[in-house]
Amino acid sequence: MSKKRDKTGYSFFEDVHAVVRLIPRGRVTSYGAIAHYLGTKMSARMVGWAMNAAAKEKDIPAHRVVNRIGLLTGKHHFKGHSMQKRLEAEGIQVKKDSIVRFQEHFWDPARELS
DNA sequence: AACATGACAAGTT
DNA sequence: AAACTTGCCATGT
Repeated sequence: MSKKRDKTGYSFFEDVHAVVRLIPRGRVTSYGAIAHYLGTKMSARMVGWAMNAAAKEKDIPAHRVVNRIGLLTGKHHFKGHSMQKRLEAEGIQVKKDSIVRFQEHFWDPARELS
C-alpha cells in the first residue's frame, strides 16, 4: 500500500496500525478509543477502514478491535470469520458476537500509553 | 473527475 | 428515551 502522508505527517493507517500492534494479548479496544488517542474523534470510521487494511497484515491483531459496545462488527472482513475464535483463544469470552465483560477487557491507548 | 460508501461515535433534536 | 445529523478521510465506482 502506498503510504500517503497528509500535511501533518503520517497517514492514519500508520498510526492506527501502530496502536493496534500495541494492544496487549487478551485485551481489546474500540475504534473510538483509537480515534480519540490519535487526536479526537477524528473519524472512528476511518479507524475501521484502516482495520480493513490491517486485517490483511498478519502482524496486526485487528481482531482485538471492536466497536464501542464490544460487538464484533467487523468479523465479516476476517478471513474465515475466525475473529471470535482468536479472541476466545486469548481468554476473551464472546457471546452472540459481543464481548463478555467488555469493559474489563477494555484497553484504552490514551490511558495505558499516554 | 465527481459521488457514494464504509469494521463508528458523539452530539442534538 | 429514540431517532436524526454531523464529523472525518481513504477507497471504490
